[in-house]
Amino acid sequence: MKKPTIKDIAKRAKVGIGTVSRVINNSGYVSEETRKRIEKAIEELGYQPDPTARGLVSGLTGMISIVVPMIRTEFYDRLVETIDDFLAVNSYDTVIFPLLSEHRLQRFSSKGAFLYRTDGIIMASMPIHKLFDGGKVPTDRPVVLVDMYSNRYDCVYIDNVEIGKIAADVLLEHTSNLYVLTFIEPDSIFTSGVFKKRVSGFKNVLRNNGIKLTKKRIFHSELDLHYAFTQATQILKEMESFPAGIFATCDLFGYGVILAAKNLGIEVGRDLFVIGVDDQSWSEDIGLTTVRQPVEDMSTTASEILLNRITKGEPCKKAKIKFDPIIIRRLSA
Amino acid sequence: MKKPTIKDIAKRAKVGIGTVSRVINNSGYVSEETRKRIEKAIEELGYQPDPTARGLVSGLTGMISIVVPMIRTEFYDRLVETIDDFLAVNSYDTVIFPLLSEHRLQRFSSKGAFLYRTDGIIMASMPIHKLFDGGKVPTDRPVVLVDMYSNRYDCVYIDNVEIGKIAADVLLEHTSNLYVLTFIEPDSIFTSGVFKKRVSGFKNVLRNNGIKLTKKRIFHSELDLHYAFTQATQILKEMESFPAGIFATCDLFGYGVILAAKNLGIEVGRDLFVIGVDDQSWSEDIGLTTVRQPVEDMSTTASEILLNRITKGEPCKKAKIKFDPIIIRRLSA
DNA sequence: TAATAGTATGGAAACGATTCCATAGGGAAG
DNA sequence: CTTCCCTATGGAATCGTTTCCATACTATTA
Repeated sequence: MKKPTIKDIAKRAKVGIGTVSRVINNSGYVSEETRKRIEKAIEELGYQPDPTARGLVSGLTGMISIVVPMIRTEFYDRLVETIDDFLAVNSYDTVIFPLLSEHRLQRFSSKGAFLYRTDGIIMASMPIHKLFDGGKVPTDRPVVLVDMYSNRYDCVYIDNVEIGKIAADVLLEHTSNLYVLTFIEPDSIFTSGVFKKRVSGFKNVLRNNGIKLTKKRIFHSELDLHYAFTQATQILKEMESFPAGIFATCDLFGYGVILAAKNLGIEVGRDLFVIGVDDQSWSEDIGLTTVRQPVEDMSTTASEILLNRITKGEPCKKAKIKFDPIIIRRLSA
Repeated sequence: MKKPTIKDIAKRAKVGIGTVSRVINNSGYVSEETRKRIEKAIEELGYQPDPTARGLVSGLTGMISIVVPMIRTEFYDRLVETIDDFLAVNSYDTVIFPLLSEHRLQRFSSKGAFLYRTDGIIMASMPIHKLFDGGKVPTDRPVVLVDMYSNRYDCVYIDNVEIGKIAADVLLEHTSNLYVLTFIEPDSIFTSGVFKKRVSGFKNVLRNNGIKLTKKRIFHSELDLHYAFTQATQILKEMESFPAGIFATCDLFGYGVILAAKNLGIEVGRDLFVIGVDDQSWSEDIGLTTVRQPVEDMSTTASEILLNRITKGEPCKKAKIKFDPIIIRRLSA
């Protein structure tokens, strides 16, 4: 038995298809009596309008794409979940496109790509000027950027330089004997430069305070707790004096530092001050002071902007919304 | 200027729409000359067939859903990437549905849910008998299960009891002084029971060897390196004698054990033997012996089965394909 | 009473493809 | 020369909706 169509409903309720459509979409005039009869028929046959047919008429799909560089970090997990929840409330379905690896990029470069079949696109952390010809996403649909600045598109972002500045301010309250543990992003088209920016903001503040951060005080790690732990141990062993402070450019590194300190019997919060970035779910447990990015707020705002673009068209100029990072003070600094 | 349709192409190439359709789909008879003219028109107008309209006629979408409980673990990352790549080769687009949290489940329970709009569904690690009324996924589309057994659906799985057995066999080569570090899954509808099964397989082998694993030798941790490290330290401190072996029911816990051992100056591979489960990307670096699940093979097989169902209909009986876990020997055991 | 406005309904047209049937020319076979 | 098959093409019908126009009834107003 095939799925019932609007005609089946019309026949069963002894009305025209127009009337049924009016009931389904709650538009136009329908008498109470007729509405009841139609609703009953819909119920009985278990009718559900075919979204494909709807899409053909309206040109809309009721779907929105989220493009993220990867899916296995907490940052993107929170981002996706927030957007998904927000859009679900507005009866949109969310489709996630993780880039994952570079070879997948080609699928995003054609105008016909599946990604662009949706009513709108949210792109997170994507350096679009590097990824697309002429810095233009190949679609006419509205595009909103999260965690990335652009003067061409609506965007919602935070300034990573600012994050470094805040970290420096906090650590300077304790000591001017400072170190950095950061990550060197491999130079690919995905490179967003966030780590560099965080460090540069940090350096700026130090310079303004007459402190020079020598290269010897900047350490590097891979994005892996094991490496971070090893590198942190290295830093701690080379330290000339205490108290000291370490700016870990992400919480994972901060975790590594704390583990290494514990391992060497150095007391965090007295001899050693550490500050991370991100505020991961476990950061509180380990007492890590951190600079938090308001992911949820950014995500919600981006979703709102996108919905406006979709429903209201393109009247006003592109939004550029900057969010401020928030310092979360805990034991470590 | 609006998107060109098949009629625009027909007009420009001075042919009928039927001929254009034949060229696009490479079906039926078209003279070489006409084909060239049509292809030129398509090129010039940048025409691309509207998938919505196609879908209306064919009833197909060219999309396949993957449902995963979460997206931030390496296991699901690998699973999704493998399936996505495989299906892309077969010109299907993949749509990812992360369940993420329980409140989202309701979106999966209605037959009209977006998830079921696709040509087929792959569900990973979902205990469908608990999640859906009558243990039936509310759709008529083909469904294939990965990492979960079911007698109702095609499924591709591994036996987690087997994993525990293998771990026991390997550790027993070194010592019969054994411990377990595992996770207690919170009792929700998502509970898959994999950890329990792994431990039970482990216990079975010990019992057959006349060894009783007392409750005192089973430790629990949260799915977090920090907890694992703490718990592992606890185990190591309580140990009565060496050498000893620890079955960590996931690599993360194995990592915690190795870190704790290093921290206490216990030599892994001589005084302490550790075996994990999963073979994460970093497991090799830390020298962790582990039981690997053939995620990539399972994913590919599941995709193949699904494509067969979609194209060939439902003639044969449901596939039940069991994969074997593989022991990866490294330094730690 | 006639004109007007509001309410209620039916169904053709449109959306953009695929599929199928009708038609026609050309060459081979009888 | 006729018949038949193969190649080639055009376009109506179809998929399941929404939208819009035509129509009709009822109640209100002039």
